[in-house]
Amino acid sequence: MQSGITLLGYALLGLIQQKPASGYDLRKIFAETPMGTFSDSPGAIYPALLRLEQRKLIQGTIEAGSGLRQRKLLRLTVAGHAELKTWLSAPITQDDLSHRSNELMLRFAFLDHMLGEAATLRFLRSLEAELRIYVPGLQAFLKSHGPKMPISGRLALESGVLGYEAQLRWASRAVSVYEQKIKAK
Amino acid sequence: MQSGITLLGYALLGLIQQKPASGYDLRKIFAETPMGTFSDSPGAIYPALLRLEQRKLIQGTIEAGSGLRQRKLLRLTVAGHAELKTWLSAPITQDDLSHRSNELMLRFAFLDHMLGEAATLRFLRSLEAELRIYVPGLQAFLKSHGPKMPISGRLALESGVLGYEAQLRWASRAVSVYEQKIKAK
DNA sequence: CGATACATGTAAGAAGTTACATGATTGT
DNA sequence: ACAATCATGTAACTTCTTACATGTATCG
Repeated sequence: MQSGITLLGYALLGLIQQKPASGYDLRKIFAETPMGTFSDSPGAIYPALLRLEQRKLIQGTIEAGSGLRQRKLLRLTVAGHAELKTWLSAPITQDDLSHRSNELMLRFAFLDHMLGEAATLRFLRSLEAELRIYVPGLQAFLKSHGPKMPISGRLALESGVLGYEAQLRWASRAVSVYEQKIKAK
Repeated sequence: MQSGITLLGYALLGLIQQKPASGYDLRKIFAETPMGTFSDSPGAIYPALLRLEQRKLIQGTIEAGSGLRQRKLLRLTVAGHAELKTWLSAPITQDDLSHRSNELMLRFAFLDHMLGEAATLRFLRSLEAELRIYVPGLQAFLKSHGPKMPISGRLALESGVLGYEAQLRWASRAVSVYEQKIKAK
């Protein structure tokens, strides 16, 4: 993360971009949806929002609302938009696959709304291509190291491989969904 | 983690239990195997080992070896064994499934060697049972919220659901592998 | 009137990241 | 001689966790 923004930061940025929100709104999203394994604790979210505000990636305006307690509605700044776009546009690496697959899915979830269908399709094709390199590597590791591993270790590894295989099938299907969508126009 | 031991700590404990090892050995395991998404940085591992040693869960003996630089071989203490066993024996919760599935797989990988096949089978059956509750919940969420979600958000969620479905199929198969193993005796 | 949901934050401490420091041994 | 591998650690910084603090509005 050479930009100095954590994954939580990008998650917040992406959600705010989809729809301006308060810290409380964002907390609820993390608490109530099965997506993302982000913390819903105020001790993580409010400081993260403060950092984004200090970097001028988001800006809060206090809603003079319906008499409720003050509520700060957060919006992306121009710089925030740019930062999010840069993050979404980064090429997919093997290292992303092995260590940051949740980050990849988070990027995907925001891509369509932010950069459009063509960019999303490019992302999915690239993801599929990288998985087609990565998965056989895992399978080969399993084949060569498996026999000398204890059975439970081998099974645990197999579980991981099956997960990536499922992701590959998903990516292929998602590619065709987007191809259809684009062709339909 | 009310025991005050992090997941990295348990990973180290489990690996040391399988085979006494040095910090360097452990680093290499994290760096070279696709299992576990643990840091291979000395700045994470050595302090973690120090904490385990301070809690008297592991004990290091300097190997008067082949002339190489001093190498501290780490072994579990009796208390370390007990701690690992407690961790491995904890019941599986829905929260484990949604927020700590990597911890569950790590536990599984160590279970057989530490507690034997019968305990491993119990774990797998429990995992399968919890997944049979969890997966339909995810599917229901997808069905009810999916239609009002943007396509990419829905697909991202589907990817997660597919991953859990794959894990459920894996768990069922692993159960039968262990049933066979036990019956064969 | 009490519980719950709304709403935003802070403080202390634990743990991880990155980068640096140190030094021995082995192979070329 | 030099690079790579073995081997263990520390320091500064960032971030997250847990727990606390504070206060309003609504519902039964």
